Amino acid sequence: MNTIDDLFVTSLKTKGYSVTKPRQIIFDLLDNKEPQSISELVRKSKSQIDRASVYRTLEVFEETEITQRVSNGWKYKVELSDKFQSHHHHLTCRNCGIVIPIEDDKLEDYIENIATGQGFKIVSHQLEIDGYCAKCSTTH
Amino acid sequence: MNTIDDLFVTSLKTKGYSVTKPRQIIFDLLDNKEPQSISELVRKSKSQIDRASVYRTLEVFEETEITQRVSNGWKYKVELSDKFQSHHHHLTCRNCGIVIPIEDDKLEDYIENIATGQGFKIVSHQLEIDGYCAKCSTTH
DNA sequence: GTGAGTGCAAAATGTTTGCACACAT
DNA sequence: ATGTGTGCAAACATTTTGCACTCAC
Repeated sequence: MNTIDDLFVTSLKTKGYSVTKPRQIIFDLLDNKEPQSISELVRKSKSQIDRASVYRTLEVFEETEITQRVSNGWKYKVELSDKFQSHHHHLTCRNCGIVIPIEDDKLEDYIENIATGQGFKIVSHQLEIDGYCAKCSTTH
Repeated sequence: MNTIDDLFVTSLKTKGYSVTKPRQIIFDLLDNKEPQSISELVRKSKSQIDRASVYRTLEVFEETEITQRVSNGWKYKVELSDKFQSHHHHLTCRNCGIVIPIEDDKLEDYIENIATGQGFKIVSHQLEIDGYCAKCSTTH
């Protein structure tokens, strides 16, 4: 068992949840992938998992901080949390939908400083940017 | 007619939309208020406007950049766009719920630069921070 | 063995669409 | 006058819930 799976199992167990087949399947669908919508996950697991269980699984994943939600236009998507991949934000193209992850330590520090300057202690933050990617911006 | 209403009318007309009663009502519901969910707007206007028209109105408002969407926890809400109030982000306290607006030009520039560095053209961006405010952070 | 987790079916909620009528320009 | 915008009703999509059965521990 590698570190990632280990972390997955530990995250569930320390909060008293069991490791089940549906939970593993959903986790695998999310591992190393772009943020996905719930309906995408429902569709991909349709033959193996009931819709309701997908919703219930994601609820558990959020509580155990296995996943986090990401804004995407009017909807949101789900991805593995910062425990499983390094902290980042996204640029989303309004035209072709491509998602470009961005990682920038200086930005993180800057955000942190703004908050501490107000005596505010950050638990989490989310930055979502949308517009047009290099390819699509020529036509918009 | 004051400047705000003027801007509202102009925003619609320049894109070829008419100013109608339902659109004015929804606009008034949003003016000078905290971000609201669609269902709140539907409920508040129930006696005067059909659900479908609320959705259609918000679609038009978005296209004409009268409103913008704000993620609020895991849901979305609608507020008047930066044309009607100065661009800002929020620090939200998980304990007492206080919302501290933040405005920081250097931050905005920094975000802009990250995007342009990737050839990305920003249409909008959203930064939501949550944690504990100065008062509440002593107890957490 | 036992309680947590699941599938299934149905309900509740949220969003979109077609169409005939009403209203803004 | 005319074409956009609206209400209404129905379709469609998404999310939640109750219940009996199953599986992880």
